[in-house]
Amino acid sequence: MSLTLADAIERHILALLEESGEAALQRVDLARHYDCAPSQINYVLSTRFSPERGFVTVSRRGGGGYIRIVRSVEPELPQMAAMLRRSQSGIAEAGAVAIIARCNASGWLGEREAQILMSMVRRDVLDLPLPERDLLRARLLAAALLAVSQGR
Amino acid sequence: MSLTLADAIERHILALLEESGEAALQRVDLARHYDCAPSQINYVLSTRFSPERGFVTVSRRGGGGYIRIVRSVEPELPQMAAMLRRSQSGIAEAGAVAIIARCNASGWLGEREAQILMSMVRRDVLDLPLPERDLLRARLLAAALLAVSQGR
DNA sequence: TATAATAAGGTCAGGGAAGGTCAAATACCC
DNA sequence: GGGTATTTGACCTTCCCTGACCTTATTATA
Repeated sequence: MSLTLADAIERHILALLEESGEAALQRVDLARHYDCAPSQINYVLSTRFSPERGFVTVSRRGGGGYIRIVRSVEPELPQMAAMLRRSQSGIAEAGAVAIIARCNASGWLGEREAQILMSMVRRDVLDLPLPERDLLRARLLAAALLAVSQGR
Repeated sequence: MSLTLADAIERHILALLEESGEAALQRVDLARHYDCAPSQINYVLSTRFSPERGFVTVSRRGGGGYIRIVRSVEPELPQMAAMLRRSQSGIAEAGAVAIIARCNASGWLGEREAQILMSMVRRDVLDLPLPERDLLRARLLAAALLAVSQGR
């Protein structure tokens, strides 16, 4: 309902990715197809196909330019957990959300699991003064990722 | 008999829910229809369609924004979450483990989800002095259960 | 071989379109 | 009269979309 232009373009690109594992496109063509400004394509790419969401995009300008989008390689869970545990300054909420989303995108975490974790690392849930809060968040996330990686 | 505006809007939304199992609306439209301030809709949502009352609402801002209301699949979970949040003394590790196990047994939490939560509420992960540790554990568990109840 | 023209894609600020929050005012009910 | 419930309005945050301007690559031309 009330599909926005951005949503439509997102689906378009996702469909291309399903088909062949990669989406190759010309920015102007896609923009013309949806009758919008070319920069709209960039908006969709940066909001929906960011590295945090598990995508990598490469492009070239000039004559014969193009944009290519592929899914990025899965992160290694135990390594991420180890990194989090070593981190001296912990991790901010935005960073945690990015990691969780990333793990979800690559199949390590289910939709529900990701949803649960996101709700738990929130600022207002942890509710501690700042050096400790980020540290705690890192410990929590590390524990969760470790549990996931061992649970199979 | 005094049917307040809030009551009327509540019935309106309930009727939508009866019809199709979900109420999807635009806040401004509904407000215009009842000739009231848009924030009145939020008032109705927070007083009559809260998680404790067994409803889940999701919304999006910006162009193409919307509000969607559905009945919660597990009305018990928000109750437990509310209980935990109200608890003045928090919850000990053993208590949390018991709750998680029970949720797992009743099918509200999957095996993996239970494992993850257990690993997160551990004493050595939370690592805080004692009044705060139990309080934090309660907040974490409450957040998790609420997230589950809003599962998608 | 420089240089100019052309053909891409990139960036960023800004306007508009939603919904969210909160405190103050008002109305209702003992 | 006091307490609770309702209602509003001012202000905020998020999301979408565009247009002006910039950078880079290729191609044509002097």
